[in-house]
Amino acid sequence: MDIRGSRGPAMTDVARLAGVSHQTVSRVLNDHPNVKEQTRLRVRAAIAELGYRPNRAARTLVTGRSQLLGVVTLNSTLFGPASLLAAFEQAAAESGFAVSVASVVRLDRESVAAAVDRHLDQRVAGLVVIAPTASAGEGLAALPAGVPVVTIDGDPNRAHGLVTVDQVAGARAATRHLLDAGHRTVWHVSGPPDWYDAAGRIEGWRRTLLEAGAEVPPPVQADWSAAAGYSAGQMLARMPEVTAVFTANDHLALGLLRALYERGRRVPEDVSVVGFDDVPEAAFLIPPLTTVRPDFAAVALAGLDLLLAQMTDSEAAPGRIVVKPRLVVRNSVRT
Amino acid sequence: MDIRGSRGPAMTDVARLAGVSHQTVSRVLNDHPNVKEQTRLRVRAAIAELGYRPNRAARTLVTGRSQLLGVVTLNSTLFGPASLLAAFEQAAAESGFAVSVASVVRLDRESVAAAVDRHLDQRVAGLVVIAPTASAGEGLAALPAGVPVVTIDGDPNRAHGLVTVDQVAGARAATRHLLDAGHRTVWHVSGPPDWYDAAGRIEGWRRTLLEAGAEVPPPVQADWSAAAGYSAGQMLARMPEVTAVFTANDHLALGLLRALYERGRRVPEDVSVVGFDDVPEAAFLIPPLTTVRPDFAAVALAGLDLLLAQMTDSEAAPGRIVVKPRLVVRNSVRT
DNA sequence: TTGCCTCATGTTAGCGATAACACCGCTTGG
DNA sequence: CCAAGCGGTGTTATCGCTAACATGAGGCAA
Repeated sequence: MDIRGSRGPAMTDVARLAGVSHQTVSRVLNDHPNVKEQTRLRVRAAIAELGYRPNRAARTLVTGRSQLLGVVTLNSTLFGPASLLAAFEQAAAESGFAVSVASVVRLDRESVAAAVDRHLDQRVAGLVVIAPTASAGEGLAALPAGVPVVTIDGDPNRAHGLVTVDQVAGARAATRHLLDAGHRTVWHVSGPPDWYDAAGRIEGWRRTLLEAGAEVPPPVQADWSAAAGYSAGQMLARMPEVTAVFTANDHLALGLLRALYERGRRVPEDVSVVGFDDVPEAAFLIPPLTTVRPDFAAVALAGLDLLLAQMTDSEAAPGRIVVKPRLVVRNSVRT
Repeated sequence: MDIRGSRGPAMTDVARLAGVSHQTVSRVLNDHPNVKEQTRLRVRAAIAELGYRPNRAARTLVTGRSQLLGVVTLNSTLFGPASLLAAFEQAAAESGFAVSVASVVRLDRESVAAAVDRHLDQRVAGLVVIAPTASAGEGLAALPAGVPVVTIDGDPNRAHGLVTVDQVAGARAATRHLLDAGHRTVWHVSGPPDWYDAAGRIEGWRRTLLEAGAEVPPPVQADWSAAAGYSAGQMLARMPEVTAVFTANDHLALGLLRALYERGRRVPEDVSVVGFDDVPEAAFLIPPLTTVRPDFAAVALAGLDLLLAQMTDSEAAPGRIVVKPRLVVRNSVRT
C-alpha cells in the first residue's frame, strides 16, 4: 500500500495514477481555473484512492508562508486567557488555519520574547499575543518588521493591531449600576496593577465615582484569585460604611462573598457586589452574581479578522477594535 | 527577517559569511562531532551576525518529521481539559517541541477524526488526544500506523498509550470519607454518562457503598455545569433522607451548595458535600469544599514522556500510566 | 615509501511542493 | 489566410535543508 517507504504518497504518485503531470495535480488542489472538468475528476479520484494528503512543509518551503498561526498566551487557567484561546482556535480552524500555542509562565519581557521566537522558528504566518501587561508588550519590541501581529488585551493606547475589551466602559456600567441602586459610593477590589485590564477597570470605576460626585475610597489591591478576594473581603466586611463593592473579576467576588457571609453581612441586603467576566458559575453563587460580561468570542473573531487583513494586504494599516462588554444583572445588588 | 516576501538569510548566506560550505553550517547547527572548534565558532558568529534562524519547513521536508506535537482537545474552558492543555504545552516547550492545538466542539467520532486529520496534514511528530468519551476515542480508529499517539483521560481499559487519572480511586476516597463521617449512605450527582471520568466516578462511588453494605441510591445524572448541580440540588434538598452528596466535579458542587442554601439546608450540619477537581475556587465556597484533587501536571508530564518514548523507539510498547488523585479535606463534611 | 585510517570539510542529490514559462491545438479577427 | 489569443497541459527551476558520498590533508605502522 505504501508507495515510497513510510512517507506516504506524494504528488507525483497521484499524477502517475491519474495520467497527468504533478503540476496538474497541484492545480486541482489549489482550485486553479484552467483545468478540464474531466481531468479534475480523474485527479480527485486518484487523490482519494491513494489517500494522498499534501505535504505542508513542502508548500511552506516554496511559498515562504505556512498555514500556521501562533498564539502567545499566559499559561494558566485564568478564565479570560483560556476563553480567548479557545475561541481563537475555533475561529482560526474555520478559516483553515492551524494554531500553535506558545505559553508563558510569567508575563515578563524575556519570556514573551522567547515564546515569540519559538513561533518565528516555525515560520508562523501571523501572531496573536494575549499580552495583558506592559512587560509582556515589551516582548514584542524586537519583532522583525513584516510579521503580522495582533495584540489582544494589550495596551489600550496602542494605535493598531489591537483588539481589546472596553474595560473602562465595563467598570463604568458596574459602578453606575451600584450608584443607581442608591449606594453613596462604591469600593473596588482591583486586579494586579500591572494588568491593563485591572488598570482600565480601576479607571472606569474611579471616573464614574468622580463624575457622580461620590467619594473615591482607596482601591483594595488584589490579584485575580478567590483567595485574594477572600482576604479583601475579610477587611471590607469589618467596615460598616462599605455597602457596595465592585470586584475586578468574578473569582474575587466569590472569595469576597464568602468573607462577607462569614462576618454575617448579607448580600445584597447589607452589601451589594458586582463582578466582572461572567464565568459560567456566576449565576450560581450565593447570591447569583451581577457581573459584566465581555464577549470573548467576539474579541477572538475580531483578532483573527485583523490578522488576516494584515496577512493579505501588508500595506493595510491594521485596525484597532474595542469590544464593549455588557452588564448582566442578577441578585447581588440591592434594588 | 521577514516571514513572507523578502526571505531572510538562509544557510548558504551564513556559510558564505563564515567562509565554509552550507553543510558545515548544518553540522554546527546539529551539534555534529566532526567540526573543528575554530570553525564552529566562526559559524556561530556568522549566525549571530545575520540573525539567521533555520527554516523548519525545509528541515521537516527533508527529514520527514517536524518538531510539532499535536493536541486534540475539547474546545471549552472546562477545568480539566484546560489544565491538561496548559500543563502539556509547558512540558512540551521545555523539551523543545512546539504544540499545535486542534480543538473540537463536540466529542463525536467525525469531529475528532477531522481534528486528527488537520494535525496529520501538519505532519506532527506525535499526537495527544484528550478524549474523555468513547465516541471521541473512535475518532482515532482510522489513524495510520506509525504515528505516535497518547490518549489522555481516555478509555481506562486501553492497554497502551494511555495516561489517566484514577477516577475510581478518587471516587472511593470521597465516598469513604463521607461514610466514615457517619453517613448511612451517599448520594451522587454524576457527570455526562458518556464520559469515562463520569463513569469511573460512578463506579468508585457505587462499589464503595456496596462494600460498606450501604444502600445505593440512584445517581442523579447531570453534566459538568454549575447549572446542572443547581437543578440536582433543588431536587435533593427536598429529600430529608439525603445527608451526604458526592458530586462528580466542583462546579456541580457549587450549584448544589446554592440550592441547599436556598432551601435552608445547612452544609455541613444537615448535608455533607464532596466535590472533584479542586478548582482554585473550591477553598472559598460556602463552606470551603472538601474535594478530590487530580494532579493534572503529572498527567500531562506522563503523557509527554510516553509520547517521546514512542517517538524515539517505535518498537517500545507504549505504556499505561494511572495517576492517583488525593482527597483534600476542608469543611463541607460534618465531623 | 606505500597504504590506510581518521578527521574535517566539500559536493551532489534529493525531500515535495509552487512558479514561471513553454507548448500545442483551437478559435478569432482583420 | 495568417497572426494573435486562449485554454489546457507539461517541463524546468527553485525553496532551504539533510543524507550520503567524495575529497584531501595528516598520522602512523609495516
